[in-house]
Amino acid sequence: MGRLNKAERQKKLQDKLEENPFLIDKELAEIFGVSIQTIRLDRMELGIPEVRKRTKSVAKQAYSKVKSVQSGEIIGELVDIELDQSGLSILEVTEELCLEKTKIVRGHHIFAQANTLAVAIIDTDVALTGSSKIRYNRPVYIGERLIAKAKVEKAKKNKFYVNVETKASNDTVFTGEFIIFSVDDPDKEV
Amino acid sequence: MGRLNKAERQKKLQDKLEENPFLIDKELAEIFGVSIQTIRLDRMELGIPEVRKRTKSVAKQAYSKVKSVQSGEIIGELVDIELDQSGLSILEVTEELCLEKTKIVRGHHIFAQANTLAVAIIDTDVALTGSSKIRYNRPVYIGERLIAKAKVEKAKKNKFYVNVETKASNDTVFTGEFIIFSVDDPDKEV
DNA sequence: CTTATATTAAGACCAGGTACTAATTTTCTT
DNA sequence: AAGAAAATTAGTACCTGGTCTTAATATAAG
Repeated sequence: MGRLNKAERQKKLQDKLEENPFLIDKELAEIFGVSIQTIRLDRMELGIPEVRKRTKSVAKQAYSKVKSVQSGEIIGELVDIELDQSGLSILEVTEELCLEKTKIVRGHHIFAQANTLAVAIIDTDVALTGSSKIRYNRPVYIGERLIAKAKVEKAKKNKFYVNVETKASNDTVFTGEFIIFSVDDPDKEV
Repeated sequence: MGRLNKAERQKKLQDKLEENPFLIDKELAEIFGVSIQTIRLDRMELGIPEVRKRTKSVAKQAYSKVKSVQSGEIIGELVDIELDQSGLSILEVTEELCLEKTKIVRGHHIFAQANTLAVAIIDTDVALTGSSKIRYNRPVYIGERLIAKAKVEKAKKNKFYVNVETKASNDTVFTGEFIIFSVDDPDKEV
């Protein structure tokens, strides 16, 4: 890397650390062919913390993100549920849910919200989606808020017919008819 | 926390660190009412590294996990694609994809794999799912390998009819008919 | 040539450890 | 109860990857 001036170096330094936050000052110094002190001055001026703080912050952020994917936060917040009858779920559209370039939400996230909601309103330990018929009406963009409303239309024994309608900015963007089977937990004595 | 014996303490130490890997030895010592040295001996015996290494490993793992969620790895690995014709995607079922108690994969993950595959085989910058008809045949359990096969049935202008069949252990567990719209990137000059 | 800016150096200090030695306390066994 | 074994605590030297401060150079600009 040919010797750069301060402004260029600091710009590249930021890029470099964004791409790999685990680099220590010594490594950065070698990359840019300057002394450790210079790197430290650069970090100061740019307000970039030391490697251990960067690592910790990555860990904490990513940790909670992964947890949120697992716990289902990323597939909508259940704001209102009447078991075996109806439910409401809200999902804020953030970058993570989008195709990179387009700012358009990936279809399966809209589906996931609806599916999760449909399953959640069925009052049983395990609810399985049997089949569903779905339709997307228009793309949903980053920053919109997806509001999914679910209603149980019919219920036959352990078979529930749930309709979900998802709106964004007052438009219906998704509709789905889910058939859900309730399977009571065999471990649980009745 | 009443004074525990070594075995109990070490057990709880592991739990504690699993739940919060960012605790330093001093904090652990206070939690268990023992000296720092004891905590360090415990960590040694249990093969638990120091807080900075733990943090880094959490950061790296979670980092790649988050990236994989975003990049689509978690919704299946595309192993073979013939653009505008067919494709194959493999998804190993891990705990993250399951309902906690049951070891059954959540429906929307199976859908996500199929949806992603269907979109991927369409040769365009942006492909949007218009609608789909899907069916789940049996639950899928942790440890199984989901193999999704997609085939373009019809193609009319920017409208593609894609069928996806997903198998696990030789059973067809999911079928879906997707209608996908291709939308060429307006930024891209033709 | 002189001044301002940028870079490098040097030293004291810090957190959160490792690695090792040794003393002290508790528990078990005979 | 005495002695051995196991568990706990203490203390010291050293490590990494820094911070914070002071000071000496190098380079560029007026």
